[in-house]
Amino acid sequence: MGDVPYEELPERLQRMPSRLLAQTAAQGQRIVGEALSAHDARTHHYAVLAALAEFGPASQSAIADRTGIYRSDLVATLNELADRDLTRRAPDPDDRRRNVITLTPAGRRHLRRLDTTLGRAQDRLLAPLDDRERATLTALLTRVLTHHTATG
Amino acid sequence: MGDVPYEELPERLQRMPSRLLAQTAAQGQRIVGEALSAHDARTHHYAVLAALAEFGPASQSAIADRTGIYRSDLVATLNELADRDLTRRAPDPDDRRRNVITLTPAGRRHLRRLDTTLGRAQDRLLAPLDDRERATLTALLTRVLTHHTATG
DNA sequence: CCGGTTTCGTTAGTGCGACTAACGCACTGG
DNA sequence: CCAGTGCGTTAGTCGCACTAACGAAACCGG
Repeated sequence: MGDVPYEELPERLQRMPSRLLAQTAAQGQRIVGEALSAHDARTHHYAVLAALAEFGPASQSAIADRTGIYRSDLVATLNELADRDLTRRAPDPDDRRRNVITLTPAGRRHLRRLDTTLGRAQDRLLAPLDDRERATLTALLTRVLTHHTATG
Repeated sequence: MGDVPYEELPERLQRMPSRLLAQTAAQGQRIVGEALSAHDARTHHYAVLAALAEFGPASQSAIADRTGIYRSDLVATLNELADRDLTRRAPDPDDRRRNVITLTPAGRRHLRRLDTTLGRAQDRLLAPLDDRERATLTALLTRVLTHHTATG
């Protein structure tokens, strides 16, 4: 990423919200990516584990809906998680089209580890903001996001 | 992207700032990308044109610094712009390692067109926020970003 | 109960932006 | 004059978002 004093950036680029978002998100992705790579994990892994922990065993399409991960991308993610015994994939007896994905104990432990490293990563990302500012930032982002995901 | 009511997303994912940023940025990228594609342009094209308009002719590495685009990616972008006569690339007589990139009149016109469509795109992206909220959002993002680009 | 439609998991492939490695050429400073 | 550094370029990786198409299973209406 550019490593030049930010003040030198052109005005209109500097102001443009989509660009601001993209670059800030990139920083976040970088910081989070580095944190997760220490555990050989990626954001999709965390998202799936978190969804399973919160909602219990689920089909792949349910996980896709809950995480925003595409069904097609989920296949590989689930393969990787299953290879490491963090989740298990079993056919659903009630609907043989479905797989039931469950979190293993190891998966639950892994999730806890990721939770703490991710917490620290968020902290590094938002370092310059105090708690109130962080709250308003997430609130504003949430509003923008819900607007676009609800009224697609 | 997920098209399920956002309320169903797991708590920790829903709150996580890096994720919020990533998803909101993705929405922005989608909206902006669609707007730009009407002009066969991408964000890099706009960034380069805007930087040239604001700072005047510059070397590729100067443009890279000012836009945050990697030197390596800039090559292709500049090829595409030059193919369409929006910019011109000439060797710098003072330093034969350098190219001097200049904006053509057509490039300037193109930039104006992109400016207006991008303005509209930003508006769609931030639709749910009023002017004050938009200002605080960009201010917060800018602070986070400067923090990470200054103290790389 | 049969036929059409929908759902589910899967494969394959695209697009885009961020980022690295390596190289050759040109400039700069000791 | 040689070492190191800066510049543009090529090539390639990685991660995420997203589309298309398909077989198998389930569901539904006539």
